[in-house]
Amino acid sequence: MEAAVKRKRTRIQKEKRETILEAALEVFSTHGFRGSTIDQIAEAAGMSKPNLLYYFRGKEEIHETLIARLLETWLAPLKELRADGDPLTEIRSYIRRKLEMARDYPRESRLFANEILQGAPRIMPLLEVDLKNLVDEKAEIIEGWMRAGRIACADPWHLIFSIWATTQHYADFDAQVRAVLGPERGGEGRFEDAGRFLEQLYIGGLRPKG
Amino acid sequence: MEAAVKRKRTRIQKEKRETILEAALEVFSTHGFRGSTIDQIAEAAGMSKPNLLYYFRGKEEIHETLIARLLETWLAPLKELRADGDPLTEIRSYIRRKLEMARDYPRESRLFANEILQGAPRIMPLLEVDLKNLVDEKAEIIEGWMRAGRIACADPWHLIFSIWATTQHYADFDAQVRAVLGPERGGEGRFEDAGRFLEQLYIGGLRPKG
DNA sequence: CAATTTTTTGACCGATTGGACAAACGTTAG
DNA sequence: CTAACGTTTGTCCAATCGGTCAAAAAATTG
Repeated sequence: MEAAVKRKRTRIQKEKRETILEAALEVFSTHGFRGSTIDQIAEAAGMSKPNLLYYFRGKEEIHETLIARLLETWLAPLKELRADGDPLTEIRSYIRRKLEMARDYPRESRLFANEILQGAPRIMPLLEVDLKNLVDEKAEIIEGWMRAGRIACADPWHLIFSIWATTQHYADFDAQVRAVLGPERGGEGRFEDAGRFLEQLYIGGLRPKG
Repeated sequence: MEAAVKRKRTRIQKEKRETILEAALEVFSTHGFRGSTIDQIAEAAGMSKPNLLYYFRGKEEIHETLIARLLETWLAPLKELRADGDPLTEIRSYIRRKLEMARDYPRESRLFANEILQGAPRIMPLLEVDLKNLVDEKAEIIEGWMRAGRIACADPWHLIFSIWATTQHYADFDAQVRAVLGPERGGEGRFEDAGRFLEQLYIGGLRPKG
C-alpha cells in the first residue's frame, strides 16, 4: 500500500511475481495479448485468478512489465557492437548473438514480434527513443567502417534490419521453418545451418571490394 | 441453400462477400484472429453483424477463406523462379518481387505472420505439404546452380528463409522500421533503400568465388 | 399488381472475459 | 492465547463475445 511510490516487496511477493511473469511470457508469446486470458496465465502459474490479481493490478500491467523488461534484453546484443573492433568480426559476433537469442529465448522474440506486428501500440515511445538512438549510434559506427573502406558500402540501417529479420525469423516463424525443413532437417541442427549460411552471406556481401 | 455443394451465388452475395473479406483483412491483420471481433469486421464492412453472418457461417470461415486465398498469392513469387534463367538474375528478381509484395500488400503479410507466429494452428497442413513441396523443388534448382559453380555454395533452404525474412520484415515490422528510421528517412523511399541494400548483400554474398 | 425469394435488422442468448470483494486462511509478533 | 498482517479463495458482476432467430424490408419474379 503506502504511497505506491515506495517499492516495499516481501520475499513472497517477489517470487510470485516472477512465477507469474514466467507463466505470462509463455501464454502471451503463443496467443498474443488479446488471445490470452488471465485464467490461462493463472493456471500456468499454478494459482487462482484472484490470487494472481493480488500481485498485479491487471492483465495490462503484467504485459507492460514483461515488455519493459524484455526490451533491455533485446537491445543488449547490439549494445556490444564496438567501434574499435574488427568490423567483420564485430558484425559476425552480433549475428551469432542474435541467433543464439532466437534459439534460447524464442518466447521473448515472439512476444516482441506480436507487439510490433500490431503496430507496437504499447511500446512505440520506447522504440522511437531508446531503440532509435541505439540504432543511430551503431549505424554511425558501421558507416565509419564503410567510409574507411574496411567493409563494403551499404545502408547501415538496412543492414541492421536485415540482421534482425534473418535471425529472429528462426524464433518468430519457427512453425513455418519446421514445416518446410521437415522432421529430419528441422531438428536442433537448423540453428547451426542457419548460422553458417548467414555468416557466409554477410561476410561475402560486406567484404570490401578489390 | 441447395445441397451446399453447388456454388450458386447471386451478384449481391459475391459483392458482399468481397466487401466483408476486404474489411476482415484490415481487421485481422492488425489485431490477429482472437483480437478481432465480428462487430469490428461488420462495422468496417459497413453492415450489421447479423447481416455479415448471413454471408459467412462465422468468424472462422471468414478467416479460413482469407488465408486460403492468401496462400496462393504468397507462393506465386517463388513459383516464378525458373531453372533455365541466369541464377543471380533469378534470385534478384525474386527478392524484388517479394519486396514489392511487402510494400503493396502489407496487410496480407501481417495476416500470414500473425498466423505463423501463433504456431500456424489453422494452416500447418498446408505448410507441410504445399509450401514444403514448392520450397523443396526450388531449393533443388538453386542447389543445381551451386553444383554447377554458377553461384556460391550455401544452404538453399536457409537462403530462401533469409529472403522471406528480410523482405517481409518491411511489412510485418513496419512500425519498428518507421520508428527507427524516423520521419525523414522512414518515408516511401525506404523500400528503394531496402531494395538496393538487399541486392548488394545477396549479389555479393552469392557471387561465385574466384 | 401480388407472390415469392433474398436481404437486412433488432432483440435476444449462453458463454467467456477482466476484474472486484469480502471472507477465510496462514503466519508471526507480542 | 490474541491481534495484526500478508496471502488465498469462492463468489459474484458488468461487459463483451460469437452466434441465433423471427420478423421486417427490399428485391425479384410471375
